[in-house]
Amino acid sequence: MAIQDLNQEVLNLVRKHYPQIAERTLQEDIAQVGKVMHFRAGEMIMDFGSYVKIVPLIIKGSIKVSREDEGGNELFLYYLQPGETCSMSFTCCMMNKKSEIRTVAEEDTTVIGIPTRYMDEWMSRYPSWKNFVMLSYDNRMLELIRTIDSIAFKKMDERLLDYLEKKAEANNSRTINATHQEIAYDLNASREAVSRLLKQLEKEGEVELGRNRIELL
Amino acid sequence: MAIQDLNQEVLNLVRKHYPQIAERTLQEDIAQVGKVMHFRAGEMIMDFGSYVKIVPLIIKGSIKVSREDEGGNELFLYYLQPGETCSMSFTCCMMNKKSEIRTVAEEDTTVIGIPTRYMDEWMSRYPSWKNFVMLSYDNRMLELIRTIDSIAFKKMDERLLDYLEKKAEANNSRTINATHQEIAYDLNASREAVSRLLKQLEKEGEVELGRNRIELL
DNA sequence: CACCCCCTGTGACCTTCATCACTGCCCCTT
DNA sequence: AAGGGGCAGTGATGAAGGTCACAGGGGGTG
Repeated sequence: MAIQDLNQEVLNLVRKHYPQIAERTLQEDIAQVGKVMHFRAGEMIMDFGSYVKIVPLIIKGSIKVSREDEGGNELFLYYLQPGETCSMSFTCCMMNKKSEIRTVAEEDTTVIGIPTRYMDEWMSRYPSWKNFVMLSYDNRMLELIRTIDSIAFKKMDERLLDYLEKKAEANNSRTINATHQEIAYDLNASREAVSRLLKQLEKEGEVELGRNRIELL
Repeated sequence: MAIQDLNQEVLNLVRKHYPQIAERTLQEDIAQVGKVMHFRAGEMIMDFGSYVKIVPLIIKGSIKVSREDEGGNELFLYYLQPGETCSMSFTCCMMNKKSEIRTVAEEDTTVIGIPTRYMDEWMSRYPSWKNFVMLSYDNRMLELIRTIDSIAFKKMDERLLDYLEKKAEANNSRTINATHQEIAYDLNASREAVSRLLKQLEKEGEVELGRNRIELL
């Protein structure tokens, strides 16, 4: 595929999925330096502790963002969807810091990867890029606060239901394919607790359970 | 006090406490529109659900930032110290949204209040303002993630110690003046649990307890 | 001084959830 | 068809921490 074709592809994707990126010259800059990248469902995009080299503009699919502490405890934070980007990338790259989070493709996912060195310049030059970045930060902060609410104030049954709803939304399907153990990791809970709570939800008619499968009703 | 004197006061404060705000014209802009504001220890600066009208540059003292959910559950998030600002303000104001947090003066506190309408323009015009804002966001995100770590992965005794350390730092004193009930609110715990854990810490020689007073050893 | 309010200490009990141990079953492989 | 590995269900037990009840003490106020 020739360079011009690739540029045109990126240009079209940006125009279609990021209408808020308004300046034509910015769109063209993105088409110049952005690369279309594909990740398979389950593929790790960036691990905790690694250095950030690109900022992803998500085009298709969804990305799961998790936190892991030194002891190996894991906790799901939020999903990134098409039209969104990873705020953690911005200053991670601006300051050349290690990532504090882990990102994994939830479905087969397509992103436009932008080398981090352009971020700063575009912030000053393009108002719509500045707004985009600021809005991203704000949305992520809000999402983190919602996560805190959930952990601090809610009990496991409610957290589990919230989690299932979000996962269903991220996968565009009321059927969730996951083992109880995987869910337990994401909620930082025990597998047995998740099993029991799911059973309870099934009795209440909220879900239907199968092997590797949860149906939201 | 004449206008010129006030401007000069703000100018001096900015230069002294915010060396990273480098552009002389930006310093002067801040001096033009910024107002020195004082808050007494314990005074509420902004409540949950109110609209944000100013962005505060903290000069002296410290500000406690908390979250409260619909049910009235409360949770301490972090302290803002001199040289810092409230990231939540930026887009709250840019989008005219209600505040998601509550801020209370921890000590007697002085800030420079900047009307929110200047934020956006300065972001584009002054690189050091843009960097300042981005760094603030990044620091706050990190602080929120640390808070999540704490709630999700740690037990109450460790959270309590962390809390006491932060409170001591915010007050520049190893002696903390607070009731067990107040601490319990901040940790979203019960007063009895806090009392028992403090007693335990006293037995271990970590603290010394008095009425309305905790001495960190 | 006497009173009273607020703060602290402590026991008893309960809920939530982690942990351990084991069973059974689905489904894949050989 | 037989075996086996991964997944789900379930009981027993215990730790952390919430809730309730109440006792005691310090310090300010009338």
